[in-house]
Amino acid sequence: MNNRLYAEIVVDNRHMNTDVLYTYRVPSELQKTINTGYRVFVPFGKSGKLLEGIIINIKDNCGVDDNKIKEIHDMVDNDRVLNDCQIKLGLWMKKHYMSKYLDVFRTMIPSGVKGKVDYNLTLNVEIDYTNIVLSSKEKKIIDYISSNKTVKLSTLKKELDISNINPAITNLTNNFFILKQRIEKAGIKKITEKIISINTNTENIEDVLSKRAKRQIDILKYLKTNGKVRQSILTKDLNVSSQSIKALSDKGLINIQIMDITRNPIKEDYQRSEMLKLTAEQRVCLNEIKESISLGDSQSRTFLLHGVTGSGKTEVYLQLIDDMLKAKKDSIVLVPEISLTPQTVERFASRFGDNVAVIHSRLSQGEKFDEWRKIRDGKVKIVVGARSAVFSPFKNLGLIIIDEEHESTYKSSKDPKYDTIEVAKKRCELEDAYLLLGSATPSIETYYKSSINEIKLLEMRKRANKSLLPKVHVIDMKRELANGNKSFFSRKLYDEISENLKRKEQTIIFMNRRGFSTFVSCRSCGYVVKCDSCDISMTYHANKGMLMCHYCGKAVKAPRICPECGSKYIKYFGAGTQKVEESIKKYFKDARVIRMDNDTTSKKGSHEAILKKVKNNEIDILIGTQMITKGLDFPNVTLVGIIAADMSLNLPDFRASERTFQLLTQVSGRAGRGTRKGRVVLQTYEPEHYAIELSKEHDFIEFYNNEIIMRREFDYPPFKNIINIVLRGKNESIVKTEIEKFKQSIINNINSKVNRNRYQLIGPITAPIYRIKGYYRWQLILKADNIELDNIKDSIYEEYKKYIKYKMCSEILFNISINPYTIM
DNA sequence: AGCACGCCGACT
DNA sequence: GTCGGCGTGCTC
Repeated sequence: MNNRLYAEIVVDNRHMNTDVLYTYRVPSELQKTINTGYRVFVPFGKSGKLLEGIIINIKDNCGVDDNKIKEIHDMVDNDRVLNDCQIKLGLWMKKHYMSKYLDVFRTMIPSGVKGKVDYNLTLNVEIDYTNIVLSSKEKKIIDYISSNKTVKLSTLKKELDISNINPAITNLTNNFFILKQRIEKAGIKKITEKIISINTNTENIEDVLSKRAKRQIDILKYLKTNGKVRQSILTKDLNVSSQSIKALSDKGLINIQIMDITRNPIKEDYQRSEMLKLTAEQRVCLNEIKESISLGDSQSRTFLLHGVTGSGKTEVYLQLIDDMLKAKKDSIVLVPEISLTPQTVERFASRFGDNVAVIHSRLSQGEKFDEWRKIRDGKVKIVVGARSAVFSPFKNLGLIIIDEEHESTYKSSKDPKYDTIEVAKKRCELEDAYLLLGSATPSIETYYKSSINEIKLLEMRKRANKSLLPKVHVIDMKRELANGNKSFFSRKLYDEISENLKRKEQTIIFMNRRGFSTFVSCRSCGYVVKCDSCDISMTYHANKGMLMCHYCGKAVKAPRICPECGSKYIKYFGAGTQKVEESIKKYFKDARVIRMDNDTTSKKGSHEAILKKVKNNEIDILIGTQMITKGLDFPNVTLVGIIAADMSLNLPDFRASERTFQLLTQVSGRAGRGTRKGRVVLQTYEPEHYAIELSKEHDFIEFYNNEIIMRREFDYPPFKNIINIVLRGKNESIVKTEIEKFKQSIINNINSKVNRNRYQLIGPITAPIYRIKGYYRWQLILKADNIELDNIKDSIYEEYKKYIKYKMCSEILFNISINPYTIM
């Protein structure tokens, strides 16, 4: 008797109640081929409707009541979509980020690789419909089909909108009144092309063809000298039609092969670049990493390369990847989405050519699919990509590099809300690979880990081309106001811009828009209202005239006069890039000015076009937001002006200082990258704030030392984990009562597992962005150390599942995240 | 979520 | 009587 096989399957049904592995019997004809990571069609639910599923586990005992079990219907495709390591990683992610199986595995597979099962319905021509008795539902169905000839089952259901329609359809198909045929999945198509080759040894081509077949003779001659050719190239080169080719093929004089071709998003043929000579610092760092890797040191798998802007981190990456290639290992390079420009890709493609695949959100589905296949099938060894490229299905991974590791894009805001660094670390553990994080301004969490030797720290303090870091002038805008200057620009910045225009050097004006508007500050003394128990700026609620703390819920009345200096210039903040552009144009009439922000770059390619103009010196002054902070390397930019440097300092978020410091350091780094020394004019209302003062000195370490004290004091990461639970709904009183109930239920659950002083639960309080699209948002904030974190997460997830099950509540939506980048 | 089942009122 | 509306609970 042959053993029965069972498969545990994630079914494509994205609901909390179906977020379990379902067991199916493997039919005997599939037992040989089937494996984990394959997609299959399975009957699901009472109707036995076919759904897509992914096999997660295979076992030979069933473990479930055997007569409940159904059989796998069919395989979806011939290749695995997930390998074993990915499945392991996914299972870890599900637990770690409290997300659904389906969400986790779907993020690993390119979006084009999924589709719903559907059917074509037609009438049976052999039936005389006038003679049969039909129910009213059945009649409607028949009428609809007959007026449309063929109808997709899904469109029929949508168009007719008859409740409980399925029994009627089943009845009709069982009696062959209508015919049902499954549609092959209309997913991403592979592109194929015909490859033409010659199939005759004749010396004299003219002998085998009529003299009138001039085109055909041309083709054969061409093939004789060029060998195998793509049909598209052949028709273009010789200007012949496919008719001539067909004629030749009919005569048996040529062969036509169909070949799969893959789309290639790396359009340009880059000139090959050679390895650069390393500076002493680069060499030390590179060697240290290489040494750990060659020792197979599994204790220190993670490195932090902390190098100032322009210190040449990329060259270290390139040479490490080269080493990996020599060892026949694959490498993944992760870059923030906005830095994934053609210039970035070029740096890798010019060194490693065809070995590089690129993955980012602007690729078409087809391109993404093809890049993914290239990786899975081992056709490339290097991937350069945004966040999700961490899941690249390499089989022999050696190295993951995360550049600009402090960037917020590495935290996913969609389910699963994963942290790319954590996922990469886990993946390296599972696949015996190494992780390299790089940044000029590492995140506090990462740097802390290096201070306790969880991560190996490597430092580069000098710029690779020996240019100096720019000189930063901090301008106190309070004093400017006191001196009667009410404009955006300080005297100093105005003078420096004029100077730069005279010298024909370029200027970047950076407008810090992050954290616009909602905090209250005094323009006379710089005082910002903060919560005294959270050290977080309070948020202004215009409708109530109140200031609120979104960490603890405390509310105070908005002051009319500044409690610090008594001035009446206390109000909330606001300005925009257009305003800045207008006044620049007013003051500097002859300057060539361009603005780069969300408004001016929404069109595809406009981003590149603007940068090109700057590069070609067609622009004197570039005004921009966050967008211009990263990676721009223009040697003729010698001046950077920063308007409202402290705006992001006052976000209601414990990472506000960190973000501001990072931002200022990155922007300043744009100045003076060529031979001339750069200048930065940094305008602020809080010149004494440590994030401002220390960015002036380019002193990350001192900033860290300040910041880490605050983090410890107020129980923020890296000392405590934060779990943020946001409930939202259209009816605020329901949201309020439900979040209170939910709070009680998680407290009860947690306390049954964990000592109640091991965690801290704050709330319910309103979220900083209190209302989005008509949804009122309330939140709970839970702080816990690592020791009981897993237990606490389990409790929350259990209660969440229970809540969804029993409440049938479509009125309340949940959002749960672990250590989010921001709590808004 | 989807879907079927089952219990009720409305209507041929 | 039966058709269709909506509440309830399950899905390997």
